[in-house]
Amino acid sequence: MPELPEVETIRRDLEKKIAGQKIKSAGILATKSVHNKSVEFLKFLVGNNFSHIERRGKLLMFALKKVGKYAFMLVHLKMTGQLIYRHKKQILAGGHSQTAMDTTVPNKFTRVIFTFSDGGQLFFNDLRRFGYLKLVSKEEKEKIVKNNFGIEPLTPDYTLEAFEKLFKKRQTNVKALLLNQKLISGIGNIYADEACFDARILPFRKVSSLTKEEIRKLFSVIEHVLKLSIKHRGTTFNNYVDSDGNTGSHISFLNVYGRAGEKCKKCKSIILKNKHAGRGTHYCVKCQK
DNA sequence: GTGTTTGTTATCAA
DNA sequence: CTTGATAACAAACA
Repeated sequence: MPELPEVETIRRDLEKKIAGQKIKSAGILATKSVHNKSVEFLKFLVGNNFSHIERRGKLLMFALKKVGKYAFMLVHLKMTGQLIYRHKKQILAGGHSQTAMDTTVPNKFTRVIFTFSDGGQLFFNDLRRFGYLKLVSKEEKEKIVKNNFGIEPLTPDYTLEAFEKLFKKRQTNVKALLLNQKLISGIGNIYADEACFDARILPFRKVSSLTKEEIRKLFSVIEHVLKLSIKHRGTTFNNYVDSDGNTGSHISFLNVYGRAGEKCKKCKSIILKNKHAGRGTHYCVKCQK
């Protein structure tokens, strides 16, 4: 479940490793994972290189050095996608890994492989095959960004004024608002629940019931929890690993997510879990109002 | 065999 | 057109 902090961790690390490296060869092991025709995808990328990597919400956008029909390779990890990089000497005889957390690559969940001129390799693994790689033109990329993403946290876009606007004339609940990428991007189930706990707000409250002060608090804790998680290199709950195949350590800082039935770290009440906005939702009924 | 896990989209309704 | 709620998707695990 890579969300903003996990995807940003991958972006930062991977950019250092592959920027400017010539793509010597590439292979598609699962055509479903590539949203272009295989031959065209491979033809356009081999001999090209990634100049830098951008991110919007949970979407990675690899900028291509040689621009033609296409200018970017979009990568969405969805629930179980991984991008693992290995230097030449790290590459072992793989292919026998039977679990998604065994980061020997390639393994049975490897869907796409890039090999660079220096011998390094990038592996796109995806157990559930929800994720994808897609070549798009500059215009398509801009259209996708414009149409699908709301306020981006950790950028100058993220202002209290813009955030407050989201709460005006809306009938939905707080959890659904936070998960809606078209309103605010990058937050998934883990950080939605954590942000609500940190702001002491029950996630199923109608957004219209929040006071100005509660909105302000939510605004500030979102920024805080995302930054803190990036510092911890993300949350590994199930499947997430960074581009070295290592887990993130933020899980031990989670207050509610994944802690149903356990004691609240603040007040010792039992953390509850119910379904809201179609997702498992964790909260402390004593700390959150 | 059943229920659960989630990011996103499709679909339907108001 | 906008908003919102829900199902669907995939695959593994308890």
